[in-house]
Amino acid sequence: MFWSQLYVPTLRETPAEAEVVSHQLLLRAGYVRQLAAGIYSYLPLAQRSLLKIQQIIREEMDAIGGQEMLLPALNPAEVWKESGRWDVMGDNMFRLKDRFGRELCLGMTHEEVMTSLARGEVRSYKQLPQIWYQIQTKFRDEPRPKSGLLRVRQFLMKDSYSFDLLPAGLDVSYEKHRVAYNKIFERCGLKFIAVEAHSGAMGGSQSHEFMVESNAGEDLVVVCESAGYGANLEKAVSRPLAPATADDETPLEPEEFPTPNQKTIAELVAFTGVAATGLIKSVVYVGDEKPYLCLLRGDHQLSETKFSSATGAVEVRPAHPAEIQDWFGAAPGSLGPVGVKNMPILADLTLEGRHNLITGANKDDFHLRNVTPGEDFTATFHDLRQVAEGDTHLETGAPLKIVKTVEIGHIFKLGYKYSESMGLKVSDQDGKEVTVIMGSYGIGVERILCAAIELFHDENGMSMPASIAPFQVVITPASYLDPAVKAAGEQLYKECKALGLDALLDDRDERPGMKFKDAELIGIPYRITIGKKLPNGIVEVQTRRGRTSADVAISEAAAHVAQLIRG
RNA sequence: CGGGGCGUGGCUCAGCCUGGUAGAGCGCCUGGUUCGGGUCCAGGAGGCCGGAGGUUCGAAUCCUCUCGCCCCGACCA
Repeated sequence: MFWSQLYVPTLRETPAEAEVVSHQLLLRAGYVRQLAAGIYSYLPLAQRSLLKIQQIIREEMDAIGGQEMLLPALNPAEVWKESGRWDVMGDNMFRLKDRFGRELCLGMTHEEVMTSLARGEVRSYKQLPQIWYQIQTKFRDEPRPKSGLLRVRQFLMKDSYSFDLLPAGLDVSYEKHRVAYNKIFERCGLKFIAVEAHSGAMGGSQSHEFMVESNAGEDLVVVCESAGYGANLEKAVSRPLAPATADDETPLEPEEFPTPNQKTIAELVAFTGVAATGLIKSVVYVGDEKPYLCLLRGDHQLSETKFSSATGAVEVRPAHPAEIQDWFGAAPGSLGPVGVKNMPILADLTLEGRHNLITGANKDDFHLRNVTPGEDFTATFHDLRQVAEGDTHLETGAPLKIVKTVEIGHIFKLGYKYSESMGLKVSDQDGKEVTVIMGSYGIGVERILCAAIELFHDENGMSMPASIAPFQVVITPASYLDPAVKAAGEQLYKECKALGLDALLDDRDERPGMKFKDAELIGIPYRITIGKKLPNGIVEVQTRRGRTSADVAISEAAAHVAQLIRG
């Protein structure tokens, strides 16, 4: 490709609306333009990069026996009603009606359509297992699109679905995907981690997320490198910090004391002089419209996900202040478990075996001291708390890190959720009908591009991995007016193409400085500069990442770059 | 949906408070100049100031409504 024939509208200044680096650079480097909130047009550079990402995904999916299909993005309501997700998806689903008033939606994922397809086709266990996939546009009416291409309303997803006769088969399909995903993200040049995840509204038993560490990310992940542990914060477990001071274990009766206007844990710590670890935090949550009192150590936070698992509740929310007043006769800030009879009390495991703690008295502006779980109130103990900074690995005690990440892939063991509700069955060896077991597996295509930019950039622009850069090498004749330099550039371009390199020749009549700036901004991993040393048969090969360069004989230059790309 | 910010040429922004002929830099076009890190000089094109309504002799500027975008929160298979 000749640069003069490529539409690359680079911007000298960063557009005002862009906050995160990948968004700023995608705009500045002329990769994308915004049409509306969370809706983007992909210009030639982005499209080239995205096609390369998709090709890598295809190759690795095909390698595990995946079969590419393309399902409709426009879906009838019926299949979504069958699975129950027509209602579950709520406002996140784009809905429309056809001219006859029939309800339709734009697909936000394709479990329903895939299951519907499979139940019409697959009859026998002999046809299993199957792995079906597509790379397709998904639509989600995000409440708040943000961060450029990281959270959008229309995006490309590789989604695949496995169909197996038996759970052991699902394990195999899941493992195949896990391996394939590792290969895909490695080939895309990313640094990533695979972590245990919560399955959320997808349903199912086991799931892993593939995450790239980035400040632009929205997901918090707990990792322990030495123990090889990684989990989404909502799912992670840890060994907590020990209480700041040992409990006084003498048997004492609860004792009320005034705490005027002391509502938060921080205020109580300052007021009483007792460390947060000596307090019981009381949080009232509503699960499926039933109230629960949740108790945590003062320095801990409730994990809604764990609350949901402990209670089995699907719909979870904090109680409203008015409800709390009703149930406790006191306002939040003075709540506690002693004497509570009208709802289940769930206590975090860290409170088991503790003595003489401080908690609310269920009377405004009063707290109780000398409250001992198991003696002064009874509760069931569960893991309810979110992992906190400073916690250590549950088994090894090694330090844990909490990092911000971008999710680029997610794999789920769905189990029978969709096959059951939608009636996907096959005959087994004995001629009996058996419900098929499924998995589903997604990759956010644009997020790979964003993650690569977030991971690899400097003050001069992007520094794309060679495998997914829009071009692998740019040939930059310092002056296109010098006939010898021009001829050498065109010759070198041909040599690069002959070696199979995806090359770009900067044939523009621009000053060298401008060409260098542009090439670095758009992130081409290698640049061959033809200039001053051409009379000696020498050109310069620059590596974008780190901006190191080497003089190379012009006859060797193409091969040299090919060598660098192969690693 | 709650809170905050911003809409003025393609981009970055000034002008608004205190109403009176719409500005700068970059980019774009023409000519010249220069040619290894976003050259320099001269000339030029391009904006009904997001939209609607109101106040006023007169509105980018004041008032009301509305639309859009960004950020924080809620939310997030």
